Amino acid sequence: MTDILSVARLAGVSRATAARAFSDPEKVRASTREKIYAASEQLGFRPNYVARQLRTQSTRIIGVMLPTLSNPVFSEQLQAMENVARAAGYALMVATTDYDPERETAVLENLLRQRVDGVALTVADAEHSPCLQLLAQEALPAVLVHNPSASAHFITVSVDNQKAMYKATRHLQKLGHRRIGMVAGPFQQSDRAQLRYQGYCQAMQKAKLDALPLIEMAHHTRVDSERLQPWLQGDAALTALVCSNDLLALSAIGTLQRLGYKVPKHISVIGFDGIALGEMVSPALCTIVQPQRELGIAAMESLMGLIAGIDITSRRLDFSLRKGESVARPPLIDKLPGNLS
Amino acid sequence: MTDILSVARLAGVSRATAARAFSDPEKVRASTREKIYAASEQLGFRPNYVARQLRTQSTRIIGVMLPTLSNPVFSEQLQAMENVARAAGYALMVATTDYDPERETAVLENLLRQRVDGVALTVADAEHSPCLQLLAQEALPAVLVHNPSASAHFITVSVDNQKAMYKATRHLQKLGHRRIGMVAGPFQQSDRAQLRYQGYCQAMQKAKLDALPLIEMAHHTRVDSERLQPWLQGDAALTALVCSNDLLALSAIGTLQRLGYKVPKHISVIGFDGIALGEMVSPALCTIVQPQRELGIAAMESLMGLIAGIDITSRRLDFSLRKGESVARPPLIDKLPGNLS
DNA sequence: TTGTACGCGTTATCAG
DNA sequence: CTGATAACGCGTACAA
Repeated sequence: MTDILSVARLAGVSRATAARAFSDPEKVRASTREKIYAASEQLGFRPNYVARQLRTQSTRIIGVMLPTLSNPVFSEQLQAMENVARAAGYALMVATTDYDPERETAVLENLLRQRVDGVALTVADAEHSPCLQLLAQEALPAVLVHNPSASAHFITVSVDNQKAMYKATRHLQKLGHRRIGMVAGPFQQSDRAQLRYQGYCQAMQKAKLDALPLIEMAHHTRVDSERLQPWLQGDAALTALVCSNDLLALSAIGTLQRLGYKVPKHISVIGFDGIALGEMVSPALCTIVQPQRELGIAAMESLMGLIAGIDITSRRLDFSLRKGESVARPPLIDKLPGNLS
Repeated sequence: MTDILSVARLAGVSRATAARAFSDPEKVRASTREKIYAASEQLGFRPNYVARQLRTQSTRIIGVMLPTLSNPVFSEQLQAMENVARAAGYALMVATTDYDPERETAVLENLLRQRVDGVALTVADAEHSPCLQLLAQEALPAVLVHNPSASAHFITVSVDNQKAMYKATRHLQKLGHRRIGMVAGPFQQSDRAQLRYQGYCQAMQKAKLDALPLIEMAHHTRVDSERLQPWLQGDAALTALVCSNDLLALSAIGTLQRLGYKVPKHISVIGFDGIALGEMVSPALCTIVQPQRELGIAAMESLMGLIAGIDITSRRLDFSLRKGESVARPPLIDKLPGNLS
């Protein structure tokens, strides 16, 4: 591939002038600029960003680290981030971790070696993440997405997971549900799942109900029929399920229907995230809606602010409860508990 | 950030030796190697990939260009690609185009400037893609994913879209359906949608039935109720719908149910892609299953082969029909047409 | 406005 | 086994 020197020669100018024509066009007379562009065209010259990056000590690349792209929450967020990054002239380097702390550090290390200008990342568990300790030692602009801002060192963009799940659970209680269970994926792995469980517990306590142990699935996004069934039988059968994410909730609804339960007639199901698909299926999923695209946009804008040296603070975005069609009053005449506000 | 020269100085060796200790450890005596590692540790040295890239003329970065990440088909594929790339020591630079040809060329141009070692891309329409013309002029290793290999210049990894949709439509016909419609997103944009429509037409013709005009939606993944309704009424009301992708199919099912139609009792729906969610919902989606992860894996492996200089040919992967629960015999006593094999 | 000259951090080629 | 040195392609003081 031709380099800028050949272009300069063909245009009959010095290397410096040719370089300027690309990096700082104002600084060169229009007529010579045209000659340079023509020569460049003719030779099929294309600026070498690697060389530029080395010289300017800035890559205009942003590193993005995510648990997985198989969950629409993250791929939507990535899509939003990509849009604003590209519009601002940044490229994205993307890597996934599958909630594995070791992979998190490996990925981050790689991003650092690539000399990305900043990173936007979602870690499995911000409290015990070796990767964040690594990051804390570096001066690299960074924004955590989704993770609670427990570690006050980092800029975070998130919603209040605990409060959101509290609200979801209260919603069920107000409809008369008393035996409400929560299902989640591998629990210890995700700090968000933990916060959501706390929100659930808090709501149960508020209503003077027993917070049940978490119904833990092997997979983050799929319900195992066998693990669910015990909770559906007998006197203490659940009348409602809160799920730690929408994919789990949709999977739960499908599983329940296949087991012969009608949703929401026999059992109510509520999700968390607000993925687009939840609205399209029937029954439409009742869920906590996180502003996924806004999260991505806000994260990218904060990050670009940091890179520009602007003072940035953590942001907490609003969530909402979408009613959908997967929730109704409990089936049996379940006398309302005294203590509902 | 410290560079390798400082490490060398601290270790009391030359820059060359220090560099060797990292790139080719065998070539340096164990004792001095240890001194170098110690110095490196102490200074917090981290290899600068940008400099390495400039020197070696190889970035070990692969560019990935996709229409969107909002469709699980692409995000799953990306996830698979990321896994194999990372395992092989490649990083991924990702950009989306939203089916816009101009954005396609802009994105590709940027990837070229970044000097990626290869690209894996899915374009909206391979036949009329300025971006592919651009690519054809470069010597860059490239693999097209999903796109038909019409342009024989390129290595392609795909399934036979036409044949797949033919099979889906025949499946409906064999169950007794005669009035079958096909719904798709913005049609001209996607070469795959066009091939799928051809498959549908071919199947209708084979059964001596009228191929109906495409029912075109404004969005690639969402059904507009108003555009659908005219096809559901009167004597010629459709008894089955084939959809150009799964999101559209799920959306169609939701819409139909909300309009009071039962799926599959009143109307059958069949999708295309085989996204995971299709299996989880109820009724489970009947669909053509593309091996999404395999597509991603095969594409990446082919690309890495190309980069390594190995001879690679296009690959066509197998699809299958998943029966699901969203398809049944047509509701009315619809006399079977004579001509079903 | 244009040209000269240096450096960004590595790796590769040669000698020693 | 180790060291000196020249690239890689570009941006930018500084001088003209």
